[in-house]
This record gives sequence, C-alpha cells and structure tokens, in this order.
Amino acid sequence: MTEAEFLEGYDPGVHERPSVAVDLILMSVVGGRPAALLLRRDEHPHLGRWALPGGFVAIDESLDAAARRVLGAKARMTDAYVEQLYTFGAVDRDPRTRIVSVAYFALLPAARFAAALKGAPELTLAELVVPWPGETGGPVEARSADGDALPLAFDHAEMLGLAMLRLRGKLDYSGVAFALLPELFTLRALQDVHEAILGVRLNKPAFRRRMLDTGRLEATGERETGASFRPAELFRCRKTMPEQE
Amino acid sequence: MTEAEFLEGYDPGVHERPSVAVDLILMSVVGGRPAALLLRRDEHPHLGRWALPGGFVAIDESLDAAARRVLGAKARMTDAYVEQLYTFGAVDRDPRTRIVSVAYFALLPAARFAAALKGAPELTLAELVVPWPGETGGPVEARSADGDALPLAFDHAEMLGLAMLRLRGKLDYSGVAFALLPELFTLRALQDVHEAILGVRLNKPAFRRRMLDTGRLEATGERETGASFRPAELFRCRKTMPEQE
DNA sequence: GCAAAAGTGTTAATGCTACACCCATGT
DNA sequence: ACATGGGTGTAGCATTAACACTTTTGC
Repeated sequence: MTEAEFLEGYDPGVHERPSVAVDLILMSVVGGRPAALLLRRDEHPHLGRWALPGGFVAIDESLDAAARRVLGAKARMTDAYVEQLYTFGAVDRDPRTRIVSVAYFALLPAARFAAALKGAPELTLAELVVPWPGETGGPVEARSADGDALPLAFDHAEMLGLAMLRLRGKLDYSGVAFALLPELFTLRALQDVHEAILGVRLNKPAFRRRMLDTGRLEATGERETGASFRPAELFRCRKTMPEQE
Repeated sequence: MTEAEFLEGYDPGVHERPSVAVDLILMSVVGGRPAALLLRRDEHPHLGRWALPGGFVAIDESLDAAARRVLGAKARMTDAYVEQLYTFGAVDRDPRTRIVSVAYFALLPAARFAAALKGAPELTLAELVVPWPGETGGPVEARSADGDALPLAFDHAEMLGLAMLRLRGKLDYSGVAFALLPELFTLRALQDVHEAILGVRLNKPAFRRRMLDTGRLEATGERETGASFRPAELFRCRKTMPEQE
C-alpha cells in the first residue's frame, strides 16, 4: 500500500476532541507602565469579569493565522509583532467544555494601542500590576486607568504573567522593545520601555551606549519637536526583523 | 440566569475540531553530544521515517498529564524534568487529518537514557546535528550512532531545532543542566553538558568559579572512583527546583 | 539667564580569559 | 617516578556601572 492509498482510506476516528482556541495578549507600554487590552464578558461564564480577546481555531486555519484573524477582528489591526507564548490545557480551565488555548502576545506602540481602543470601543485599557521584583511568571493583576481592580476571567491572569516574564527575558537580545515604539523614537523613549518592562531604573549613559553598541539603531539626524528643552535625536530600528524565539 | 443554569444548558456546538496531540522530545547528552530518542514509523504516513514519541490528548486529560502519560508509556519513565516547548499548528503538518501538536521536552541523565533504551527497544538513540554556531532554531538533523542520517517525519526536525535553541537559552540561568546529570556529578561532567549544548569549548577555571559562585552547587566531600588519576569531587544540585520558563 | 533634559567623557568596579602551577591518584 | 586530569592562584583584558560635566533648546 502506498502512502497515497493509505491516506485515501484513513478514518480520523471518533475519539472526542477538545476545542482549540487562541487568546491574544495585546500589549503596550502606556504612561511608563505595561498595559493590555481586555474585554468585559457579557455572558456566562465569568460574566462581568475581564478577558483577553480570543477565538476558536477553524479546522482549515493554522494557529498563527487564527491569532492574526483575531487581531484583525477584535482590534482592527493587521500588522503587529505577534508571537506564540504558551498553550494552556488544564481540563477545567473553561467550565463550558474542554478548550485548549494557545496564547499569543501582540506588541503595539502606544499610539496604535490608543487607535485600537478607539476603533474597538468594547476594548478596555488595563494596566498590569506586576509584583516587582523577583516575580516568577505567576498571575498578574489588571487595573483600570482609574485604579479599580479588573478581575480576570479563566486563567487569563496566568497568561498575562507569563507574557510579562517572556517579554522581560527577551528584552535585551531580541528587538521586542522596538515593536512597542513608533517607527522613529528617542533613546529616552526606548529607555522608558525597558524600565517599564524590567521594573527598574536604568543608568542613562550606560543604557545609551549599550543600545548604540548593538548596531541595531540607526540615527536619522531628525530631531524631536515640541519640547521646551533640547530636542532629542530620533532613531530608527535597523531593518532586522525581530527574530522569533 | 445564574452561571450554573447557563452551564446546564450549554451546547458545545458542532464546529469541526482539530485533534490535539503531544510530542515528546526525550533529550540527553551522550558522549558529549546532544541526543534524542526516536521511533521508526512502521505505518503510513512517513513510513520508515523517524518520529518523536507522541500521543493524542484525551478529553479529560490536561496537556501536562498527556505528556507525562506518553513519557511513561513510550519510555517507561516516571519522573523527569518535563517542560512545554511550543505548539505546532500548521494545517497540513499531518496529512491524515488536522492535528495540533503541543511539543514537550523531557531531560534525562545519560544513564536513565540508556535504561529507557533498554526498557523500550523500539526506541532508537539519535545524535542531533546542530549547525554551530549561529543557529537559528531551524530544523535539526538526526543521525544514528553509526553516522547514518535518520530522516525525520512530520515537522519533527523543527521541534528538535526549537528544543535545542530553548535549551541553549535556559542553560545559564535555570538548572536545566542538572536535569541532564545524575544526582551526584563532577564539575567536569557539568562542563561537558554545557559544552555539548552550547557547542563551544569553555575555559575550565572560569567555568568552575562561575558555577560555584551561583550557590546552586553543594559539595558532598565524596570523590569519584575508578579513574586512573586524581578523583574529582562530587557535587549535588541544591534543592531548588529548576524553575519553569 | 535659567530650567530641563540631551548627550559625552572619565574613572572605578566587576567579571571573564588565559596561563601557570600545584595536587592526588593508578600504573 | 610519571602520566593524567583535578583543582587553584594571578595577571590582563573587556564590559559595565556611576558620576560629573557640557550642550541645546524654550521661556
């Protein structure tokens, strides 16, 4: 029997299958703090709690494609830095039925974050309360702009915690920071992003030199405008795609 | 309507669902080289090629539990360091039907690796051919002890590549190296593991000091036996579980 | 001129590399 | 005694942290 003949007669069987979903952690740094976009659940289960945007994976759709589809449908976004984070598969993580969820994070510059909020008013900006320092990747709390706690649905607090941990880990060797900044940015803005994610204050001269020495930055000669003091030079990330993993 | 009433009446629906599987990368360092255990496929598809041990996730079984079940069933192993690696979800990754596969890796000391091979003779030891240096986490080739190429089934070469990359990344901050060594080990053995995974030669005195300074090692006072030269001291990893992620 | 933040130079501390050397064991 | 690898000390080099300082803009 050839492989083609085998496939012809293959019966996928009837064992019960879990549903497969993707959940999207739309992240940015807003006002010097890490933030994510959440949806208020208006149905059971976890009615009234806050959840990550997500959706089921179609049978003819790859996981990555599903993540991008959700990005477009829920946040009206096309291009963004998207990366798979972790797959959550506890049996009772969703009380309705068995759902295995592949968590992705998408990194957005603050401006496009705000635009997404405008274009999709059902989304809410949540500031992430990360237990600095020495955090372990455990659950992270969310808080509204007013400071109110936003109780999270399902295992989404764990997802946010893991996303923060991954981000921290990749910060200094993989251009993720640039995905959180506009095309042109100042070194100060880059430092702010690093400080927000790491949760520590960094030394300015050391940080500048470290960044410039990586060779990933390209000076534009342009200057920031609008400040009432010396305008900072604008840089651009050299065209090396932030490599996966 | 309360949440309980909602769940009572919930209909999981009839949308077509992918199968969910786990694949297990059983890794060790054997003879100074990274190695994994593979199974020869004796059925279509990919008949005659080499595959990672795996299995479908049952409807009432968490992903982690499925990985441990496969570990026990295919390798007659109970305790090992097991960690989720990545989830592979391309539509056509398996020609039979849509299968989303969650890859895990399990790290074993060389001795238990050999024991697994004995207890499960259908397994084959494969040496991993990693393109040093500057590898990107791309596909990795496997080779038998005799040096013959072992063509891999499905996307398992990508899984092996990603496992090597992850291992490399976690080596210096997360006790993964200790999971590849027996309970008691010499500093030379620890260095051999590091060199095998990183693919570079390390400086002996610097490596010793770096390891001792971490505080993760505990001197036992015991000595290695059987060598025809000065016996090395045996160390133990201090009881801090190798932290996840 | 003053305030505020950009940007630069200089020094100190730290960690790593390389090499040399001594130590302990079996033959 | 010697060969072999374990183990330690020291000096040189590179990277990084910390501080002080100069520069440039708006008011």
